[in-house]
Amino acid sequence: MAKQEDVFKTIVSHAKEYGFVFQSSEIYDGLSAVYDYGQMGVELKNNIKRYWWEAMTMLNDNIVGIDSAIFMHPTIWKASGHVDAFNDPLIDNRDSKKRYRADVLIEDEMGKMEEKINKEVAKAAKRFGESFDEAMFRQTNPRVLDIQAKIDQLRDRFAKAMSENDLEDLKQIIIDHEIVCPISGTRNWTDVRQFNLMFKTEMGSTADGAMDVYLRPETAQGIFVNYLNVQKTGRMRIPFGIAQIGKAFRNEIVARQFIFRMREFEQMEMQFFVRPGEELKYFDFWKETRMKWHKALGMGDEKYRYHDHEKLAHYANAATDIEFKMPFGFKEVEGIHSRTNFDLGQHEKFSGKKIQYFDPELNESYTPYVIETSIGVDRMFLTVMCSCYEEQALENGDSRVVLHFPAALAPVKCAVLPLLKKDGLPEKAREIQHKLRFDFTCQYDEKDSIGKRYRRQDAIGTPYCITIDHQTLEDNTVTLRHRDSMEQERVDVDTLAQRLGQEVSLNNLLRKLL
RNA sequence: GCGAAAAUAGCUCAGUUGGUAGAGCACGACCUUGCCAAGGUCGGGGUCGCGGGUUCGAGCCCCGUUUUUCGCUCCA
Repeated sequence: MAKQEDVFKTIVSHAKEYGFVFQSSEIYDGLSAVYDYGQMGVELKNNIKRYWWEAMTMLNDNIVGIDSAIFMHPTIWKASGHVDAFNDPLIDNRDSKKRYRADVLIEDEMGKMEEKINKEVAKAAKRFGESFDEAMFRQTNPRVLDIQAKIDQLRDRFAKAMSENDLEDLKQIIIDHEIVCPISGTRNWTDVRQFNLMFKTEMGSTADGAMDVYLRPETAQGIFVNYLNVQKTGRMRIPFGIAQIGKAFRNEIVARQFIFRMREFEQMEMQFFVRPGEELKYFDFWKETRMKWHKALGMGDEKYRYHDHEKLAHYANAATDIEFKMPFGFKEVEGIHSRTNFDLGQHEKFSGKKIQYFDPELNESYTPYVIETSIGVDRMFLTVMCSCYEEQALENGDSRVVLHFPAALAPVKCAVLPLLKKDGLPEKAREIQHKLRFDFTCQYDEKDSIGKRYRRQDAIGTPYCITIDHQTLEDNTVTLRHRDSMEQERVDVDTLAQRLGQEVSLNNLLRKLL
């Protein structure tokens, strides 16, 4: 395991060294859990997105794409449950290092105080032969009355602090009532903090009373609120899907493991709308279809597995993850959820608009059920980096670092290299490069020895190197060097573009999906 | 968020009891070579993460802070 973590570190520094991923704001000491994609990274990421987008929208008659805004009406997040679900005041005990919900601690304390009263009252009831309620009603024991007064006071203060979101007073309550950690038994508390997973900002001039808006924590809601628009204008018939790629933002308490968990990240989501009762059939269909998409990349079938959820979210009636074997263990890359009609139903309720589909075959209207496939672009990027990275020992005792990207995903498809920096070879190489650049991302390099240049291309995963030598000037052929095998072959310049086109085309991947 | 460790050139690191900031690789120019990280000459590049403090003097000692890593914790 320690060894695998070293591998991960090596991959992270390789990613930086060759312009795949940089830390955000690095010259200002960086910004925690935010990363930028560099000149190589953006190409790889775009290719991953294109593979997904075309697999969804081009290979399926009944899936169309949209691109919704990051800002949305704040009520959407009330409807989706995001506002309420993540508003808990949290407090840590420094000794036990356990985290608690501050409101729960205080409620427990009130419960304990009530128990004390109940004990006293029960004792009195027994002594006077009364029922518990009678004893409670007639209670004059000053000790009991004192506790009761304290409870009432605490309840008021607690309710006020909660409604006013007064985190300082919540902590003060815990201090005043000498509430201890159930584990360590100490009162060594941190401040109370509120963790709302959503980033909040203001829209409009503050003078006019600005509206609180959130950066979306998922792209899904942008699809749900556009369901009617797309269904009507696209004359979509159920079952059909809407796909979207876009940024989402979550204010994670702990964000780590490089680009695996970031505060700003990108999702590729497809919501598939189906007839009620048919959702599990389509859940199984998409579970299988999505796994096929991953495996078509040829990075090793054994690196993938399903993880079925046993505990389901409030909106789901089936859920599974596709996990990928990262150097730090199997991790979720994609989630497939049967979301029922929860989201559309909530938006009907909160917007007051009818979000229904008239099914001509059934001759009835219903709120469609939804199967969601949701994949993290950045996590997908990481799986590709991790599974393609190899430090390879060569026969001659040397070693090289190769990124074995599927050719269609490679940031640079080919490098054009004059064997010598003289005798007209650079000019001929430029000529060839200018022809290829219309169809392929293409690098030109004449610096250093040819071997060194091959290694440089290996390190960024370029599948093909084209070397121009003296023979090229005579018979118009070049050396085509293959990244993985390091083998070379002689190819006519006129057939080069066609040949490369076959090898690096995204269609090679897409065809495997049908 | 808690705890621990780390931060010196693009990268990997050295830097003595506190006394003028270094190496290898990489990078740039030129020469030489010519199909898998060759050689030579010259050159550019560092307010030692940042802010305080102690000291005649701090890369080194002390405090704070930021970032990263690891372990907890958290993760519709």
